[in-house]
Amino acid sequence: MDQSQARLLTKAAIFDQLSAQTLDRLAEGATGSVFRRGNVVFARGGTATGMYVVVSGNLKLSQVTREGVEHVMELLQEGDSFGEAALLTNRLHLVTATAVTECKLLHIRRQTLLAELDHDQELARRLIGTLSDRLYRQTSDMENVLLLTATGRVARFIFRRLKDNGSKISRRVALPFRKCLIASHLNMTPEHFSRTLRDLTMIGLIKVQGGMVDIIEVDKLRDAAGLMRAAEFAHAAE
Amino acid sequence: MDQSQARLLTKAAIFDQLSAQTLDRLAEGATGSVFRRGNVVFARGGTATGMYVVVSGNLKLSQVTREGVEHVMELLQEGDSFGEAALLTNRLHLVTATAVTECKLLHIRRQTLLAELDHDQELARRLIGTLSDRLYRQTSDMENVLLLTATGRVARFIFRRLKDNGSKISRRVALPFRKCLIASHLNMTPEHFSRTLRDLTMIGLIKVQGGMVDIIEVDKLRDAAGLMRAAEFAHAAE
DNA sequence: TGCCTAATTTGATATGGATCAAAAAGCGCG
DNA sequence: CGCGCTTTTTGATCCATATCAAATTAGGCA
Repeated sequence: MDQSQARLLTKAAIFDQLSAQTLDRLAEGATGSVFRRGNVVFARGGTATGMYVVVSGNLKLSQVTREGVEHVMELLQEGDSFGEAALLTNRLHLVTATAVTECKLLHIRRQTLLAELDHDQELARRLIGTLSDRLYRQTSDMENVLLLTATGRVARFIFRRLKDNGSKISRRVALPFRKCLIASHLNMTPEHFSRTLRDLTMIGLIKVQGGMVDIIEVDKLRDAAGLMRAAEFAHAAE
Repeated sequence: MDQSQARLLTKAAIFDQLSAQTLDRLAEGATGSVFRRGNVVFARGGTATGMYVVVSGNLKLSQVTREGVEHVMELLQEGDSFGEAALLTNRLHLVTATAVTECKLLHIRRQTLLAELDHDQELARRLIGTLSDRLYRQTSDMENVLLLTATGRVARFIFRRLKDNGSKISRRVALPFRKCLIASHLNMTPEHFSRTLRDLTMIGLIKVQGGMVDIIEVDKLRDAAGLMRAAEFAHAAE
């Protein structure tokens, strides 16, 4: 069982390509578990007991106001990891993690991770890299929410998917989550998201069929996303 | 010179209490410099050459849309450090760092930091801690912007200042930056910020004199800030 | 000390996006 | 393959906050 868990760990970028010994030791302190749609993995305000790796399925990290308005901070897929920040600062969870489809997770206990961190320099470097990445990405998310209009956020979301897929050929991307989740993540209502998609279709930038989006005018979409051209700002488009 | 620089480094939480040797080696790869109000330390899109420690003065980290709208992501004071994320992910700066008052900075070269990271386990741990902290705080900022109304954001801003000062006695806090900078950081126009401050004054929660704010009704202010009580959620109020 | 410019406040108006209500489309499942 | 629940779309209205314009106040410095 540990054997296979060690292999599962490498799904996450953070643990990929670490030494077999390190992986084994981490796997020993890891527990696999399954959550069904709607199950809460941890809740805002709870103590952080460890970090998680998504083996399969989708989850959301979200916050809810006292009035009951929910905002999806992050949408997670296979290979993502989460829960590190609260773990390492030894503070309470700021977000609630909920399964949005059935999903399998690995939980790595706080102690296991901290101990291993002292053993393995490379793991420390990896963790530093992961945290920096997340910070960088979150800054970029912040930028989206604050500086772009709703249309821009939607356009950018679609555009990013196109790049992530590495599909230089295909101009079709799949929306990886239910639309209302994406809407919340983009800080807008489902209604507004729907209308925005319709508007982008009407001006001929995209075509939508269910959860599939065909990009008709890549350049114009990039424009709508407010992204600078490669020449201006090579990497930052992310 | 290096001697004094090593001492200056300890201003930053991230370097505080490290071994003298580590500090000396870091100081060797560090350069002090002075910026006048309005000077740009680094610009969005630029390559990250190292990280910075604020020895004195104030700076802002901001982003600007193509239309020229600026948003202040972060306001920095003595003892803060910045520039780590882009440095460690080896990507381009997402934000522009600008001096808002005359300020003294220490710049630690990329190579120096990376090399020292391999030497000193404790530094690695510290860096992990700092990054996690920043991530945690940024999540909290995100929450402010997304979940709170303008009044709530202002109330929370004032409330945080009160706690940071550790002033259990005094109910007076100083706004540490120009109001228009704070407004932008809270994602609102200067006009709206001004009106909000006036509204909070009118309902008797605070009193404003220039850059000074007296808090009249602490509990009601906390309420307006949308913060949960200690019993409900101890640490997360931050 | 008083001038000049930058910062803040006040007032009037405009708007992006939210909200509420209801119809239409998907979809799991017996 | 059709029933019932969930998700998405469409339509009508409303509100928080932005924008524009102008008056007032504060600060740096000659």
